[in-house]
Amino acid sequence: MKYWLLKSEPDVFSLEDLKNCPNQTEHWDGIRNYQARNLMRDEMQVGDRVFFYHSRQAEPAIVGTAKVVREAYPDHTSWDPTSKYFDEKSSPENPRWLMVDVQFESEFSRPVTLKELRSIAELKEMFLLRKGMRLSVQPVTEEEFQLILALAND
DNA sequence: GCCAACGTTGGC
DNA sequence: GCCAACGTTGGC
Repeated sequence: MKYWLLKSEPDVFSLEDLKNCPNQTEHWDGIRNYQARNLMRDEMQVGDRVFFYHSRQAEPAIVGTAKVVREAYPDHTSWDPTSKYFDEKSSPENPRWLMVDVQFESEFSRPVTLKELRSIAELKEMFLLRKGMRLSVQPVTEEEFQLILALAND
């Protein structure tokens, strides 16, 4: 099993929104970065666990967990001209972008903020904390995942 | 809202 | 195939 961190702007799509989806499941559309796409395509598997991260808010934070419930498949918003994620080079015959389905798993009793993560020596190497790291789909090690889960459940 | 850091595009 | 210009991300 692998572990991941998915970023989302809560104004656009929050953990609460995921929780309120039918079956508490939604497709993770709109990924338009090759590295992120390749991680979804090549590495993500059903059953993998995911941190749900809220970016671009006053206190960016991990707010809960989800799990992967469907492996990568074509992102239909990429050939929808009305979508803000439209890409004219993508089509149903030749899809350029992919998405996975994720299902709500848990909401932390408190958000674990970026600031707090930075203060923890064991997380120094965490992808999220590296300078200039903007990937919206990131691998997380099992150690990091368990450590942060424990923090959240204090 | 600013802007540094990064990824992509396209002219050459 | 280089790299300047441009667009986007995301912390602050």
